[in-house]
Amino acid sequence: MAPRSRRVTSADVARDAGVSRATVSFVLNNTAHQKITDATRQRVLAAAAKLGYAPSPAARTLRYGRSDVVLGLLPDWPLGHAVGNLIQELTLAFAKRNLTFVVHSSVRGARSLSDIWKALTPAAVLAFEPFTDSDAAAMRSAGIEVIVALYDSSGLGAEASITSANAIGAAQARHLAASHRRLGYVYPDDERVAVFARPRLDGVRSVCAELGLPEPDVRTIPLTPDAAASTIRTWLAADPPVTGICAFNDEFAMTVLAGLRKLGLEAPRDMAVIGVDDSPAAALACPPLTTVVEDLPAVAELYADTVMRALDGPEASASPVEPRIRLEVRESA
Amino acid sequence: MAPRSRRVTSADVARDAGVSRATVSFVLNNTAHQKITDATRQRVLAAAAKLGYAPSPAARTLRYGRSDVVLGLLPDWPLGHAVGNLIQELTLAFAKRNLTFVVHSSVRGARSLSDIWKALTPAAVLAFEPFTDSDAAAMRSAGIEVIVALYDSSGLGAEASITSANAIGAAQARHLAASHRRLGYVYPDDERVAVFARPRLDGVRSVCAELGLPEPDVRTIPLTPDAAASTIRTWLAADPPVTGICAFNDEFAMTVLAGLRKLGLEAPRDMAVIGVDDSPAAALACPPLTTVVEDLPAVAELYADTVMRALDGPEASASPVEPRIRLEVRESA
DNA sequence: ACGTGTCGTTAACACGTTATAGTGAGTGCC
DNA sequence: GGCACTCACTATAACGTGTTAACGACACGT
Repeated sequence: MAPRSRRVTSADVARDAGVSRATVSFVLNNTAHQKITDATRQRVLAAAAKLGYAPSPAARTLRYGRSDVVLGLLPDWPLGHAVGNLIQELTLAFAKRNLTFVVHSSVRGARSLSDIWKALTPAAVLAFEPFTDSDAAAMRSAGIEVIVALYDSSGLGAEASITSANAIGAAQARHLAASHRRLGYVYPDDERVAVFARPRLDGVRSVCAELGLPEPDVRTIPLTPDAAASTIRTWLAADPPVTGICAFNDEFAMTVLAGLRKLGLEAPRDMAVIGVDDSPAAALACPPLTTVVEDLPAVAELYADTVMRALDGPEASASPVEPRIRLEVRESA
Repeated sequence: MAPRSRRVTSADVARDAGVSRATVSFVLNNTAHQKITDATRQRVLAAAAKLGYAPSPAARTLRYGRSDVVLGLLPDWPLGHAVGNLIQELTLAFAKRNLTFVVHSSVRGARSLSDIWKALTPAAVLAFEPFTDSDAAAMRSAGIEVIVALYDSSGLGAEASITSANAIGAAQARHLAASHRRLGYVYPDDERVAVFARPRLDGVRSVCAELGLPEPDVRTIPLTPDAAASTIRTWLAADPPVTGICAFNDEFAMTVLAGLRKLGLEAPRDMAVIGVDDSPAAALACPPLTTVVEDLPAVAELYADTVMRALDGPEASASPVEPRIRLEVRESA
């Protein structure tokens, strides 16, 4: 246990190598227009390695006025499998671009938003929900270059939003419409996920209109089999009966499956159900759940590119790439 | 769109308020032993608010030599519901202590470990897996004060490890032992989660020994119903048959349930299954899954306290608090 | 010998903050 | 008036980095 190990600075390396701090900096950063003798270069490199020198990111950030950190702001709703995967893909995508992606969960009751980015000096902030105007203004005046709100209806994230979220609902509806004349939608009972839920529902709606089907029957239910059962009864009693169900995600889809079992019914014979996310549990449900899954690596690349463009300069405009949607067809629909 | 908005510094505030930079600092930090006239204090506050001043965290960190950021290093295995919750609880726990908890997913192929903490100057690093000696040494020489490896078998995290992880397996075994004479264990097929799996299995083993039951029958299976089915056949054919199954987590437990369905068998009549995590899908499985769930807020508090103690000074020793384990009894066992 | 370059290196500054030492004005005391 | 002392504030030194301008040494051409 080192008592309170002092930091190794570039001055230490310089002293050890018998050169000045500037020379150390030139060597370690490979400054282009600076000639350094091979002998001293090796001496500096050896000293740095010996002492285990690592430049202070704080000093570096202070000097450059910008760090290479991209801060991802997670909303406070429960983080499932999908978000976990997206985080990993984003980390990978930003790493490819020499940026460090870091995530903060903005759970309610924790530090205020300003405290968070005040503690980090990120180069960019990436969020799932739109910022308030004052927050956005504050960030800009704090020198944070980019503010991208995913799934926001305005600003940089807009094009990304429309493509992916609507397409998910659309894919659900198209698959069900092949064999069902009336569709239902399970809307989440947590208003906080509306940023995702609304566009997905819109996708279902527009496909119904396009194919000449009646409006989808939208119900908001909690994650309990009993609630699902009573909703299912209503659906089947309608005229014409609602037999194809698009769920907001796999959890709500599995709730419908549980409701069906409770009523002694069976999917897809009595009612077809389709989810979103392809969570690990989806393949293990009974019956195995048909689900829609986004190409997360592609989505991550899209966001990373958007951030890079904004960092390099505001003049380059976005080139919206349609993220690919895949249908994992199992037995429930 | 501001072209490239310059940062607002304390010098700007000072100029606007007609005082020196030092005075601004005194006012904004409420320096105790410094008397400031109420008039000037208000003037400074007003100027800061007007200009939207936010101190530069980089400069602050450089000055203090330590930031208020705690970096959580996530392993590269798939992040499920449990990890998501733990992150939220940790964020909350650290926020209570005026620390900013931030997470980086160390996905394979991304930046190397050194690049990550080099980019952040965290006050402490919290990881699920033990560090290599060279990494640990490098961090210390970079001035990072605390390095806590959760679930590590040595060092600061040790006491936390034993308590929680072993207790989970023990709780599973105790519940099953009430009505089953021979237990089986579903070990994950992903070696990366061994840090969790091993202690849990140890908990099951020690309870079996304590109660005079034979050694648990450990099997490693992938997350496919077919694999589970063939393992189930072997278990039931054994003499005496293995009828109580502890699974590494809910997903593996649900795989066993799926295997049972495939064989036309039923839980808990033919075989009892118990999982870990109480993921949302557990309550929706058929039959609803009995599962062990940790008191995540308590665990988060424990870790936060450990970090705080290490930050305040290395002399204070740990006071291990046994995190509470709860059994969510449903129908599968 | 003397300007003219090039080469390798270094002194010095700036980034924005906090803390320590100090400064000038005012006040009380003898 | 001189001294001590508080008061409200300011000048300045770090923290560790990257970079610009300068500088000595040396070679070269005339």
